[in-house]
Amino acid sequence: MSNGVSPGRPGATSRRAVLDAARRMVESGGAASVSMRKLAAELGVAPPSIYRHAGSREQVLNQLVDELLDELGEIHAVGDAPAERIASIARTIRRQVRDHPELVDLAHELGRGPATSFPGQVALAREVSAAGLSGADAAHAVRAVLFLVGGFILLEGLPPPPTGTPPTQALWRKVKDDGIEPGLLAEMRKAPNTDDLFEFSLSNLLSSLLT
Amino acid sequence: MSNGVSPGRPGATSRRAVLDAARRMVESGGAASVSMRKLAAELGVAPPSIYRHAGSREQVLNQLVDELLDELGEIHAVGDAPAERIASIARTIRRQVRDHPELVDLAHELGRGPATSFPGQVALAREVSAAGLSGADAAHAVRAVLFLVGGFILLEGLPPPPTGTPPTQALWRKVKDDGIEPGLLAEMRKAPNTDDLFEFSLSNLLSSLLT
DNA sequence: GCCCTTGTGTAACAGTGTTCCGGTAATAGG
DNA sequence: CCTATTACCGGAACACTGTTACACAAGGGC
Repeated sequence: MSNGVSPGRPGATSRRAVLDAARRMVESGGAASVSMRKLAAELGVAPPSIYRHAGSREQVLNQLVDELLDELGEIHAVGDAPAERIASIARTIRRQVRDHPELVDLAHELGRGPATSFPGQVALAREVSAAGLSGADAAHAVRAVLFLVGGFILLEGLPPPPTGTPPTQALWRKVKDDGIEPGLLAEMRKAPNTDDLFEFSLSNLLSSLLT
Repeated sequence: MSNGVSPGRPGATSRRAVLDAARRMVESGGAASVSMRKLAAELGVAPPSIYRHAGSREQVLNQLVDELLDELGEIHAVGDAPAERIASIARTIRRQVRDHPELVDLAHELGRGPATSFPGQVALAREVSAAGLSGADAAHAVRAVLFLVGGFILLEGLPPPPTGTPPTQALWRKVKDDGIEPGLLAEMRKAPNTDDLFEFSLSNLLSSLLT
């Protein structure tokens, strides 16, 4: 052929249709529920067609991650004080991935968890610079916040323990108050309010980082 | 039978042999590399025998986790000042799971990541009590430290990104210094020293928590 | 000696990701 | 208008996975 346009049949399947179907499956049943055969069945197509249009399973999921990351939106710091502006970015990162639980599933299965938060890293670096920090200290501050946020994301997003293994709070019920303050013990036996805990941890870390 | 001892053949397989073989496989190739057929082949036995002696794959791995947790050893705080004692526990938790990378693999695949750190939680609660904190504030402090340590463990233990996707530092190379301090930018382009970063994050968090 | 519990292996079922290969249909060139 | 190229598609197969039903062999208790 002279030009590069398609000579053959237009094609019933397309990369878009594959990604849309994969997205629906991920949103409903998690990343593990996406199988090539089920994906093909959803499209009314035989499995090999997917490979022609969107590549292997790993490639399909990676393209889906890229798409979801594009849709995540930009991160803008709000507030006046440096600490508040940094905290607002940390909250936005946490909220963004919290609103898209399928993303953390996907990113984890594909082994590209850290890179997911890259736009947040840049925004964080900007605000840390504006706060007056510089050099290695500033980098440590950026990463300390990132690791804290990452810990919350990964530990919060963890699926609940399978039926049979008790949750952590149940284990605390058997602990004797052997040097542990009773009020603390009572508190550890309840499920934590992760929103409050996040704000608490973040403000404590930041207040020390910025002095 | 009158007593509970085995009436049948002594049996070439045993629960111990299964767990030992599973342990070797996990240590060499990770949790995902443990398949019932390979496990059976390693023991010179047919797959169904494993089910009789050690149960399903999930049960085998859970028993292995229990065994590894028992061997982890107790956690003792060292140091004089409260902050130093708390920090020593955080370091011990991180070091323990760092010395056993197979454990984080296993615990994650089995969905019982948080419960893994339970002995550390208790030790942490004791030292936070000794530091004078009590009630909800103390619980927040314990959990803030736990989430930070958990973030380091999970983010550090993550397998390197698959060939093809660049690491996070490479992404920083394309960032313009748009409001980011040059020294910070240069630092973000290098791989972080996670040991230093852990100490930095921990001491900052603790100094604020204990005032 | 018989029975019965226990251990074992073979085969199978229902899945998974992936690839090979033959057939089909539509378009480009003559 | 006819042919050849070319992309597309689907059935079947390969090599795996966890799990289970079933038949067979071997030892201890009576």
